[in-house]
Parts: sequence; structure tokens; C-alpha cells
Amino acid sequence: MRHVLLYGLVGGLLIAGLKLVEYRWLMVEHSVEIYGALVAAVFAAFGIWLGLRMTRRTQTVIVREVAVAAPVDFVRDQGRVEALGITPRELEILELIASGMSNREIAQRECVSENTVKTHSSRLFGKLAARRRTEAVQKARQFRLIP
Amino acid sequence: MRHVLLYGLVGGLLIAGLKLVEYRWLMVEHSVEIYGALVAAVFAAFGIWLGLRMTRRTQTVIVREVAVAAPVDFVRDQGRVEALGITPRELEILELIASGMSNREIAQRECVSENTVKTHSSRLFGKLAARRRTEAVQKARQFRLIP
DNA sequence: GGTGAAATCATCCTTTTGCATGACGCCTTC
DNA sequence: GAAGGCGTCATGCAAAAGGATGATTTCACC
Repeated sequence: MRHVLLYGLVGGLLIAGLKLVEYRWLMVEHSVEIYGALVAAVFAAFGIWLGLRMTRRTQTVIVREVAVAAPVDFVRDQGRVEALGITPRELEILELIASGMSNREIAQRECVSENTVKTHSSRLFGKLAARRRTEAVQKARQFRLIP
Repeated sequence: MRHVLLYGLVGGLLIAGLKLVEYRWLMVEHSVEIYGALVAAVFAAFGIWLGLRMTRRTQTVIVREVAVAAPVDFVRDQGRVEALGITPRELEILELIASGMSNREIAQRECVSENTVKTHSSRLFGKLAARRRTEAVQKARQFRLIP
């Protein structure tokens, strides 16, 4: 880390500086205790500063999930789809049923016979354990198969 | 702060300890530089530790609002209800239909005859301009009459 | 005390839906 | 090439749903 190198450098300079101070400038007889205390104080301050510096940017980002009134973009529970063994075609029919169309209308829209639609919806009901289309729609919505 | 007092105390003890070490135990002629480096290292470490300790709780809590599937508390569009002239009873029947029940089941649940349920739903379909219960449910949901 | 909305029930009839069952063609997979 | 999933279509029957119409009761409101 850059700080450590910087720390070492500054430390060395400080020591040298203190030595100079003792030998060249003050020329006073300081006791070793005072000398040590000086060094200690300087380095302690520097350490605290370094510690603060190192931890200053330690911002703990707490992602709090807040219930925001969001137009929940629908995502299909694909796992459930596969778990129930619902085929893509059945899913289409399911959506059309949920939109309120009759079997006949669905048949015309999808260009298949009404019997085919009946077959699909029957299988769908079986897989959803529903006995009516309204129940199928309700359960499908619960299972997040349709919006 | 408690930490500062503790720091001073430990600092004094350390200095005293180092003095003892120098005078009583090792009795070796250490250069002032080494002695200073020792003290510096100890106090620097202590300072860093103290700095870390002091700033540990300085967590900047950033609350990031995340759009989460908010079960938007449903509020019925009472205006629409009145505009369509839908009666409370019809609204009840509508909810039961939307929950996937058959006319017979609704009749039993509400302790009325199946014919009554049929009448209610028929009127409901008329007011909602729906020809099937699934369509009625879809439109009612669009109109925010039901969740 | 009459009026009207709301809820209840009925009857007849049609349409829709649901269930069971079988079959065929097209793919992919083994 | 056999097996199985998927989509397609059919037939027959039973149940459910829906439409039209009329009737009765209750209750609030004028």
C-alpha cells in the first residue's frame, strides 16, 4: 500500500530530523524519556492520522430494500413453468384466456380449431389443478405465470 | 473520550517499560535511532489501532432505495364503481368470481340460490360490458375494482 | 303511503365450457 | 428406427355459464 511506504519514508525523515535537532540545534541535554515521548507523540499522531486516512473511505453501503410503489415489471416465474410442465403454447392460450376471450375467439385469433383450444386449456387446467378458467387465471397469477 | 485516557496510560506504561528494558535488562548500548524507531513503531501501531478503533463506527450508511415488488396496497376506484352503478353485492360476487369460484360455489358460500348469483353476475356483466366472467374479471381489474 | 333501488328467486332456453378419449403429424432424443 | 413430447383435430357427453324475463321482499327516501 502506498500509505505504508509513505509512512516509512516520513518516519525515517522524522528520526533524522529529531537527531539533527538534538545534535545540531538545541544541543540541550534531553533525557531519553523526553526524546522517546516526543517520537512517540509524533508517531502516535501520525498513526492516528494514517488510521483515519485509511478508514475514511470505508463507507458501508447498506442497500435497504424499500417498498417503492413501482410498476412492477412482470417477470415470469420460469422455474414454476417448468416445474408444472407447461408448454409455450399452453402459456399463450393461458394469456388469451386471462384476457377474457372465449375458446372460439381464441381459436379464430390463433387460426386453429376450437377443439384444439379446448385441448390446450384442458391440459392447462390439469397442470394448474384448476377446474374453471377463472380458477386457472387466478392460480396462474399467483404462480407468476401471467401478469 | 475513554480511548484517549487509555491511550495516555498505555503510552506512559510503555515508556516506563522501555526505560526499564534499556536500563535494567539489556544494558546494551543502543543507538538513539534504534530506540526511537522502537518507540515510533510501537506508538505508530498503537495509533493506527486507535485510529481504526475510533473510526470503526463512522460508517456512512448510504440507503439506496431499490424498487422491490411492492404489493401496492390496493385501493378500489370508488368513482368508477359509482359511475358504473355497481352495487355492493355485485362487487362481492365479482370478487368471488375473480377468485375462481363457480356460481354454485358462490351460492353455497353466500347462502343464496344459484339463480341469485346468476342474476348478480348477469347484471355485473351488463355494467362491465363483458360477456364472460373472465372478461369481467379482466375489465374489473383494469378498472381497479378488484386487486 | 307511494316510489325506486337493491337483493332475492324462478323458469326456459342457448351457448360455453369442461372431461374423456382417440388419433395424426412433426420433431428431438436415445 | 423407436419413443416421447408437442401441437393439432375430432366426437360425444355433461356441467356450467349466460340471456331474457318476471316476480317478491325489504328498505330508504320523498
